[in-house]
Amino acid sequence: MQELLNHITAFHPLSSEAENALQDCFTKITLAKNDYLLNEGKVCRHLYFLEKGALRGFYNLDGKEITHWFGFEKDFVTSFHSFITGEPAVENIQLIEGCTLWAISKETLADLLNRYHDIERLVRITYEKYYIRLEERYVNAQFKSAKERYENLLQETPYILERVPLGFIASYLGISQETLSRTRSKF
Amino acid sequence: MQELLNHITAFHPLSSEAENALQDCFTKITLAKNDYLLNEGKVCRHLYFLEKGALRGFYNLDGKEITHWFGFEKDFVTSFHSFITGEPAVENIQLIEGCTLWAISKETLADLLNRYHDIERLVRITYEKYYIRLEERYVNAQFKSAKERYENLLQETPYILERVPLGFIASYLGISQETLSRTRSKF
DNA sequence: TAGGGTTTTTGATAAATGTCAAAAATCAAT
DNA sequence: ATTGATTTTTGACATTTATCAAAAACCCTA
Repeated sequence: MQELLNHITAFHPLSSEAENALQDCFTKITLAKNDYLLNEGKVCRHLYFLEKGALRGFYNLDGKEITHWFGFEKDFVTSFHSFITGEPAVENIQLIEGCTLWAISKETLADLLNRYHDIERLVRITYEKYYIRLEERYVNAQFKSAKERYENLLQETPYILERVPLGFIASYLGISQETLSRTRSKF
Repeated sequence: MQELLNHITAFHPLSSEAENALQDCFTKITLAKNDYLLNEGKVCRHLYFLEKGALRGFYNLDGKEITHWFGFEKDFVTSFHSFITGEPAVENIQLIEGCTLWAISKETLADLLNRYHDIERLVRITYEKYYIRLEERYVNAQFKSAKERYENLLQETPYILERVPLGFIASYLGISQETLSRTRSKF
């Protein structure tokens, strides 16, 4: 829990009341490798803070699993589309390693947001951060070659390569596993 | 201005004080086709609401202009990365049609956010909407073929095809103009 | 409506990436 | 260490998309 508070207050200070309220609202969850945090078709009613471990979001397309994001330490994770709209999730969230997570339900969060302008601000700022991070990934995906995307990954987030099977990374980069293997061998 | 207020209050009601304050903080701007709202290298200090017209965000890559987003009526536009971080913009924003815009500076917005929890919420919710919209575009960009991306555009946002030159659309879709032309002729 | 510029299309070819199948390497559990 | 399963690499070939050049179509504006 201290991890969560440290992480949060590092980029936006909270009043001590808000901080206390926040603490009371998160529930600790521990899950094992390969467990699912979310199955497609279900509505994702929680937001999670990932304290320790690694996981992935993926969906099924023509019988293949397409991993489109990873979560690591200090990430907030959820199926944002489902969480925000209340519609069934298109994606699955599955653990790549055993994880320690802190969960908060949408209702509980809404209540916190009502009570504390502080926390509303925190969430707004978090969305800003996540927005520009996604924007960067978007430009990467759309306008760079497979080789460039791999190089970028190597440069920006090399830890992904160390902790995640190649197959997941290939689909994360939007290329076939074979192409990734060949690209990689040229370094 | 009424457009802006209608748009905003349609997805989140505001107290009348907040609404009044908001009105006072936006400045009307009118620009002509081909004018620039932002040049790369400059810090983007404003957020704009696009009341009427169309524009595009693009950056230069190896002497080519890569259009990566469009703005139309009722969109909030800015160089989000620059606006949020305060760093110089990598992109340009140029008008595709003459536009009517409402501008608010980052400082003025910050002040509004401090004074009205309401408005902070509004912004938070707007980021949520924009986040999931971008997420959808991301999945499209990364995991679909040129043909599929074109079909998707045809389906979801056909008005783009009617108002924007083909060259801009091609780079928006991440494909060459020739491929777009060929894809299109097969319908 | 004629001319000049711009945008779009078409053709030929090259480069990048995908697909399928099999071999090689790695890993995990005995 | 050995076996069996999983993951990664390699090879041959097909497909998609890019690139370059030129022709055709489409505006503007006088």
